[in-house]
Amino acid sequence: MPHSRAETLRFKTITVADLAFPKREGGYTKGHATREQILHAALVILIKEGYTALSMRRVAAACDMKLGNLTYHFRTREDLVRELLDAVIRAYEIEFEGLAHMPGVPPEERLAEICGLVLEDITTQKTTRLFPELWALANHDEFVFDRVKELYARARVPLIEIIREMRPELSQASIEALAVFISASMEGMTMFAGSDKPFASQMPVFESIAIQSFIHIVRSFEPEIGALGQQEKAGAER
Amino acid sequence: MPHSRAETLRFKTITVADLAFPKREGGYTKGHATREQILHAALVILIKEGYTALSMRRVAAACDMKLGNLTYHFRTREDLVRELLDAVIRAYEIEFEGLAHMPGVPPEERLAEICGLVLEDITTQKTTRLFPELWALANHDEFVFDRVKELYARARVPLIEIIREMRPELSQASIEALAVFISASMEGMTMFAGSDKPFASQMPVFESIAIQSFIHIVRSFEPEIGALGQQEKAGAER
DNA sequence: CCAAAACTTTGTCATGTGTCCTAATTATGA
DNA sequence: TCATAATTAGGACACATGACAAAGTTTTGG
Repeated sequence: MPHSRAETLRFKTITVADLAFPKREGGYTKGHATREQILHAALVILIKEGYTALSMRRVAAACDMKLGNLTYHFRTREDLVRELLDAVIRAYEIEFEGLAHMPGVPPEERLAEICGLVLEDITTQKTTRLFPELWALANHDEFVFDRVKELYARARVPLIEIIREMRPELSQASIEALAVFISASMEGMTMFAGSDKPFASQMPVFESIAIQSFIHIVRSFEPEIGALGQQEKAGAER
Repeated sequence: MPHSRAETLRFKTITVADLAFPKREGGYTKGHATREQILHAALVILIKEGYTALSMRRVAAACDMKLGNLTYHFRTREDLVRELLDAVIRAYEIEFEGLAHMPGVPPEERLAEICGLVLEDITTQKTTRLFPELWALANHDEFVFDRVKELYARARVPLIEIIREMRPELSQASIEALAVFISASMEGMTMFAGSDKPFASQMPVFESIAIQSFIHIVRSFEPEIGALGQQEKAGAER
């Protein structure tokens, strides 16, 4: 019953901090405070009303602040958006950093634990609303594309460790492919079981399905010969 | 080897028509033609430059047309966007309509076939770019939310048929949950293996993983007692 | 305490946007 | 063919937006 055991393991409920601010050089403390206030207000607008509503004037108004002051802290709207997305993505990266370091716990349970945390996070309004915006922006903005790519690369690290522990004989390419598939499967739940989505109430069922499914595919996956990574058993070629 | 067999089965390559126009009443044929031209240009802008760039003037310019003419055919921008999204979603619905009617073919192979078609469609630029926009819009626009929900409901129909054939003893709730999970897993690949995405070249591997994984989870899934759908074996209660 | 630096306000500018209106032009059917 | 409806062009309006400049006000460190 790996699921119920995972339930007991979930000691640290993941609550991704809204924003992680990079350390800044000069300036008064008040300046730093207003910068954070601005970014927080911008995040709320992005989540509640969407990217289109994220205008300089709207952010300024949400901060009870004049437009000129906002442009003093963020010269252009692009600056604001970039720093906002960087800070919010950084917050997720930090959360996933010390995630799966659970020595002594069998890999299946660590995998179940990670899936539980990720899927629980997906049910939050912040994640449900923010990530589709990121995915859409990534299609037309190279900065967002790279930043999201980096985020998912970090999110795969614990998955890759677990998969390698379960299947040490697999090639790195196969392990990565499995990690990408697992990660993608969970991200896909956003549109179906995220906050206020049609199947939001059934996330526990999806979690159960996902964990059963992921554990089995990792245990049983056999790369097809000739399918991309033919260096599976050894590097006989070249 | 269900995969290679599925390859041979893939006789009809899915190429979702760009737009499916609802039948219109009066008007000259020229009017209909320009309406379609407008919607097609708007779709290209949405895909290539994103929702923000989808302005009335830009669409008019892309059609070599004056703004006044555009507003004659679509009085407001909201009208244009709604008809565009409706037409493009309708095109997907039509494509998935007569999809899995392959009598005599075992359900595993039909499932593999569907997964192959969906994942192949995800690799197209149109789908890769359009759907994240839809997901983002659905978070703030009830019309898009309902329309997308309807689309996915239709996309689940063939999956549900196949799953019920494989597991007739399962409750409708469990069958639906499995279908949602499978659908969500595939949609999630959009951000990772879609057009121009980091793992686009490895979609065949993901397809193999997905099919193996889905077939197994359908074959082996056992609902947890007390987990939402306790009417599994019969409706003893009430 | 008090200059200097940081912060905030106020006002302005050019541009892009959606919507509307009226006059030309074109296509259709009786 | 030709009057009528449908389509297109052209222009205008009010408004929102991002960016900027030049003053005030506040905070800080010496």
